[in-house]
Amino acid sequence: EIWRKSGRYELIGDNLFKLKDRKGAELALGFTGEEIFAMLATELFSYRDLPQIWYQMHSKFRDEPRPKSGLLRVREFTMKDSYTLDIDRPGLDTGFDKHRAAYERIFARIGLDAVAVEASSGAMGGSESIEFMQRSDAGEDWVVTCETCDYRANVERAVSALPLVDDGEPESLERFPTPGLRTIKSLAEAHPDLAAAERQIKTLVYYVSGEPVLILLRGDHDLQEQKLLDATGAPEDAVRPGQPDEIREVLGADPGSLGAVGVSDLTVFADPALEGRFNMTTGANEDDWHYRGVDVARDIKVTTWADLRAVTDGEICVEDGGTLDLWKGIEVGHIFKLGTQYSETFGAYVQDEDGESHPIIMGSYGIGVERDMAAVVEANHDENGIIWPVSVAPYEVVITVVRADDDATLAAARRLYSELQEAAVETLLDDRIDRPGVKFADAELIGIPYRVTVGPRGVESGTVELVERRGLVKSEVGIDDVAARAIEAVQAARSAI
RNA sequence: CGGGACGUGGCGCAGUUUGGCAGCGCGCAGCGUUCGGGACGCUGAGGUCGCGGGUUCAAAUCCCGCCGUCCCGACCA
Repeated sequence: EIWRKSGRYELIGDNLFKLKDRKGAELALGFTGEEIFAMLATELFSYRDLPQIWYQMHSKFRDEPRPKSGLLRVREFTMKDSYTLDIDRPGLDTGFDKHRAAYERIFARIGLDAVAVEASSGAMGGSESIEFMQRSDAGEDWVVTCETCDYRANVERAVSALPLVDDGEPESLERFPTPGLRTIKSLAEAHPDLAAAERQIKTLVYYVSGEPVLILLRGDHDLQEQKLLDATGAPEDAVRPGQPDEIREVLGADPGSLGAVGVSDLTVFADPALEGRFNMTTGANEDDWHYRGVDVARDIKVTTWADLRAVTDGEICVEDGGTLDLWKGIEVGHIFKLGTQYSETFGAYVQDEDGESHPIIMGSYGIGVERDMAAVVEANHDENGIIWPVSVAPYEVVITVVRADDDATLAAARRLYSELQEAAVETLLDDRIDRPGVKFADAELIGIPYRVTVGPRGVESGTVELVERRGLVKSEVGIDDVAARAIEAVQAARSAI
């Protein structure tokens, strides 16, 4: 019921995890907590109660179409989510900035170098959002960053500058035959003088909430679907490309000969890269025919201008003219300025000092715990396995006993184990009776940050080996000093950031 | 939903094309040697070949149906 009330039952679509109980009542598992926290916030009545920051670590459920990549994308996960409640925009900004700073610190502490990027708010709604992205080939998002300034954005939102295209002299609109030329590339190759890709208009047919619309892009550009979603405000599963037979019905031609010249009965979205352009080429809505000399302003009836194109690697930064770098990242956190949409629908209002009622201004802030753990591993490993940062290591030190069947050696190892435990250093004692190579390899695979190797040879000479997992840096240490050395190293790492 | 692959001892796989004793590596058990970077020898245990039906003298193998898993696309913390 609450999901219907907020409108997200439809907006989220099939990703909302729905079930029916024995009475046939519809239930939905928690997707996120905006609705619930807005409901809880109805218990607040006075501006004196604000600001508030509420948080939880809790299971979230999403009926993902395709869970994959280990822990990166699953249908049940733990989210650290928090919500800010404020009386005014500056309060929201403060809470938002606090979260941004706190989250950046969290990511640094757990061994990530996540960068904050502008993002699309998607089904969360609200005015502004920032994603934290960890660079990784295992990632599922594309991000652009400027090499020379601090412009950073998800491709779902990223913009870039384009060099001007020389359209030559304006000419009149003219149909011309283009037999067999059904792709931008083939048309450009057949008519290099007038139909280079950047001088063509690409026409796509999409269905938005069941209605066909046209999408116009420059010939060498690709559609960024999230931008279309944002431009239309439609739920994500209400937007899809048209099927070939639908396209023929709508425009009278097959893909490859489509255009918007003379189309007046359809909504036409056009990308700003086409604004003011003339002397262009586009399909004539009859197979094997195109128009040339197209003047966008004169010949095409554009309903809505909207940034729709996907930015590509190496384009020009709109901020400082620098070069944009396109890379893959894991979304390790996402924070939103929600505004008042949830408080208004759920009735969370407070009175100000003049007795006037105002909807609470909300923000929401999420970190995916298991996904972040996976990202930490992606960012901290080598050919031998995981390298856990001390801050998140399941154990901080592993004592590898060489010859665990030797009494004196085992006794020395156990003494060391107790010493470390007493100093609150989480320690693993590997006293399995196995070959040393096996135990070294296991310790490295599971990534314990420090290893102390205790063996009969060393016990006799009064030394052990202390190995740092990162870089496998080894040092000989006196058996009486090693506990202090290890404790010092662990404590230094814990308080490093 | 669209496209593709796979299901055989605990794990990873071969065998399926062309039907004919169910195999290999790792792991496991016993004995011996070895022992500070993933040891070796000998002996041994362990399998309804995903499920159901069919064809055949004979099915892991061919046919039909079902179930499950994984991968590639649209989605998100």
